[in-house]
Amino acid sequence: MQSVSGGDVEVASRYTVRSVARAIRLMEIVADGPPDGQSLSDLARALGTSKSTTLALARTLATSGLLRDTRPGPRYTLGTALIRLGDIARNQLPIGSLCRPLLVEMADLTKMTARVAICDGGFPVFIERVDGPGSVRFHTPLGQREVPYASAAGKAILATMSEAEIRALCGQTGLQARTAHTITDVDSLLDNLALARSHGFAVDDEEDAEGIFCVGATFFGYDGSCAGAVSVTGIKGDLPAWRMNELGQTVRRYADRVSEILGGARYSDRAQAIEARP
Amino acid sequence: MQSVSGGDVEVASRYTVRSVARAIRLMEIVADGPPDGQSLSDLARALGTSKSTTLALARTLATSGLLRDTRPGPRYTLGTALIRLGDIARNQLPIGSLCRPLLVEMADLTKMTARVAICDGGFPVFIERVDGPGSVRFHTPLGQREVPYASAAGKAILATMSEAEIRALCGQTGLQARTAHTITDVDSLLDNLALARSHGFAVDDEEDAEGIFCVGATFFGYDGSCAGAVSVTGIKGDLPAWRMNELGQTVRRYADRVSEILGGARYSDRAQAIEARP
DNA sequence: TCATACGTTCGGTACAGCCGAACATTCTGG
DNA sequence: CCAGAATGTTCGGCTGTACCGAACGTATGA
Repeated sequence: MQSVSGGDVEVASRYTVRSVARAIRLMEIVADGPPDGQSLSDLARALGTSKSTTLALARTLATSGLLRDTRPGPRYTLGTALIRLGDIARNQLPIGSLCRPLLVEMADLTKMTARVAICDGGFPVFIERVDGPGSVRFHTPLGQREVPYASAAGKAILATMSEAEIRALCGQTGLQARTAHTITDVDSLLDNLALARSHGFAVDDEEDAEGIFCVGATFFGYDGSCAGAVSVTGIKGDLPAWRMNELGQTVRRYADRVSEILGGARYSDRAQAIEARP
Repeated sequence: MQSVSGGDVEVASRYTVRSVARAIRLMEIVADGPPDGQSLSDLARALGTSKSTTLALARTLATSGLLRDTRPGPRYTLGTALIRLGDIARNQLPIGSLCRPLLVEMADLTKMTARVAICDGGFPVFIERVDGPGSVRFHTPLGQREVPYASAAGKAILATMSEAEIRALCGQTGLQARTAHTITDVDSLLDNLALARSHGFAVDDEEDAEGIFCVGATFFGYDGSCAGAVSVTGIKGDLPAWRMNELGQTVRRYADRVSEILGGARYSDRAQAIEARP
């Protein structure tokens, strides 16, 4: 039962259901595959099961609309039921529904793509995106754990953590270079984060993708913990450097408004505690 | 194997996988439940399975991020993996990714909420939504089959069909009154659709929700069939009546641009064929 | 304090899921 | 136009797993 990717695939603990796990893997395979779909045989190969089994799984998913049988044509793509579930999932995350109006405002004001991420164990997971006018040139997937060290939202979140926590997290993930500008050295990253702390916002200066920059700022939940971050994304050349600070303040202000809605403290009130970190 | 809701639940054809079908139902139950989640016992009751079985299913879904275990608290909500899958699903629908820039433009220009629906057997399924500035006051779910007769997108789609087809579809669904303005009589609906045909766009005048109006127009695929519709949604009082026609033309124009992108004919070129319907 | 709810673990068994083989069906290239 | 390969589909039968119920541990409220 080996897999191409050599992962931990098929970890059949007693307390999980194998066929369901397989069905989920099937959806992931379809999701990661080409946008125009894959044939049943392809799926069977990728999943490592017989065609008949794969067919049964795919059929079951398709009758609920989770998969879409685009016949004729390559075959299976993700179905519209997932659009529904994803939409509801975003509304079930309290932050998602609360933030949308603010994101719209922010995207409109800055003419950039505005996003919110929640903090998932130190990793940013973007859960909502609002494109600004003319700014739909990015590939900004939702719902994925992103790397913390190479995005504005991620670095804003990191900046609220202690040095020890930051080192631990970076130890886990490593600091992969994604562009020539990515910070790949922990000490440089810590310096960068100190700067972010003092400014109240973090900047990703082409560190995740060439030619793209982001500005992000954190917000806090009612319990005082870092709940997530808002950020805007744009093309480097579109913004003169001297406006960067102004943009940062804007993003900072929106993050504070999110904090207020969540019942958390504004950044400036938390600044002392955060600055005082070792 | 009876179920509380007495539906067609558990239609165990030989060629589908029972546990997977149950897991999907479980997600639907969580989706339709309260936004702050449900307990395991609740889910077991709703699903009609034992707690241990339900736990195994929920665990399997949770380890993949499809469900989220919000402990402490009521318990299960939909997970962020569904946000990811939903996002990818929208991109795998060719129309979704193609339309987003146009929707952003349309929302920005009209200051209203812009949406695209694909045509799924005569029913509109909204797959993308872009809120305009200040227009985030609506509850506009994505990914669901909506009723065709009480929405602008739905009526725009209906308007491309023959009288016989329309009557058949309305026979299936019936014409439920959703507000005092809903058209509940087939002949009135046909008159209304004739009007829409001649204008090139359809209007929902508080027929789906009190105080809300929509304007929608269809676009066509490369094969000449109706592929879906774009629409904008706003508050009735915000728009003076005399600007309705102008707004309709705007929406019509955007729909034509979608047609062009899809390689389909513009509405005006299809008008003859559509007008000539019995 | 007890009582009731909840979540979790575990054994045993019926049956559902799985595979492989065999059958249609469509595609490919000679 | 036909051979050959690849695809999607059906079916029989064995295996093993998904399921239930019972028992346990734990939180909540009277």
